[in-house]
Amino acid sequence: MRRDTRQAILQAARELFNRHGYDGVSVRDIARAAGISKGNLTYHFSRKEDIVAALLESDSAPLPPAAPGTIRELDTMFTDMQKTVEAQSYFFLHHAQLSQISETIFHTQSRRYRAMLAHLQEAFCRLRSNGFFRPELFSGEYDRLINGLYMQAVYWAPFERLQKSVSRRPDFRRQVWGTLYHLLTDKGRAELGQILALD
Amino acid sequence: MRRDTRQAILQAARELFNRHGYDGVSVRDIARAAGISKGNLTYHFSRKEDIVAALLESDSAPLPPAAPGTIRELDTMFTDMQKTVEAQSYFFLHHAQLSQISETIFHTQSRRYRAMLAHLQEAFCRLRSNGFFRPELFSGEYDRLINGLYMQAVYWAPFERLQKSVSRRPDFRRQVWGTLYHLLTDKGRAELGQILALD
DNA sequence: GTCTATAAACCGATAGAC
DNA sequence: GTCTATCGGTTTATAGAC
Repeated sequence: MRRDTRQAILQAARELFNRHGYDGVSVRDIARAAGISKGNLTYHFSRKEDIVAALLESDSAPLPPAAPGTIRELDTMFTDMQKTVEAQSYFFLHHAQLSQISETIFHTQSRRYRAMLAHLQEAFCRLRSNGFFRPELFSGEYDRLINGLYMQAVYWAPFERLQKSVSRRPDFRRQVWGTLYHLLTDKGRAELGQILALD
Repeated sequence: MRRDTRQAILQAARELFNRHGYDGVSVRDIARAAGISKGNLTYHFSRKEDIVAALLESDSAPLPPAAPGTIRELDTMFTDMQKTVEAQSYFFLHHAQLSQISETIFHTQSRRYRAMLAHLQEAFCRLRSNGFFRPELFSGEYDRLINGLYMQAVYWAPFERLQKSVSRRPDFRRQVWGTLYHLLTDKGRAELGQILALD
């Protein structure tokens, strides 16, 4: 009857994997959260790893065709990255765990990571030629920066949790723009000032 | 007879946890790696979480009393941070997993993290007043930077693994100095040039 | 201190009724 | 499609011999 049983399973699995990781969640847990029996879940996904594989497939949306070319577009992209990482933290935070399940999963992670890096590289290339960011001080400077950016996007949330007893409330956008500020041209700084003043 | 059974257990546990994480290692695995029976291990640590708690205690050495004040000392500190993270990756990489075991473990992590951050803050304060790094462009600029530095120190190794199919060999020291370069004064750049030329 | 043996619970996967 | 029942294996933790 319910054609959406499969979707209910995937949604329940995503939420549980996000919170407890692949090993921390049993097939029984997923069935209970989806409101179905374990036998029924097995009917849809015969093996546990089939669940996470289907989850990866449904969550691997292609990146937008054009990389950001303005400060505002880059700011939006940071927000989107942050949302994606939090909504699919099973994928980003537990990637060491996932890659040990199967080789296919590791390659999916690796492919997604390289696509994101290429996207960011194109973005900063455009932003430089549009006069928002200054030229490189040395060859590969922006590549270093992009590596650091990606790590902050992925690991900021758990890092934030680790320092939660610190009084000052951390914020991803402030963090990442704080590390980028020195690279902005006067034109870039003016536009960023406008954006940050709005919220 | 053997007074070092406890140490053998901790060492075996550290290595296995580093490789497979807390959930990925059973008490039987640890006993086998330590060359003793499971019952004997239970005699020394009645519960599995007691093992990781004892491991945390034995690995939580206090930081050196004085923070780095020269470029060379900072470079050495980066190398040491990297070594510590790799030797105790069970602690750094699986902290989300560990903090769900017990509240005590989470607080140990949080305390260690804050101690490291304070150490880095003192270091960059000294390095600025010694004329190796430029003053802040805005209040909190170096705090942002230190957050990013810490994340790179912790997550660089698994990140490196994720991009292993990329041709260029990544390197933590180059990565971190690449992100710091623009903050160095001429004096700082001269000293860094000397250090990097040596190896 | 170290061991073997085992209890009690949970795991993923399967079989078969409806 | 959905369910209950169960198999074979593994887990942590305990009991007791030496």
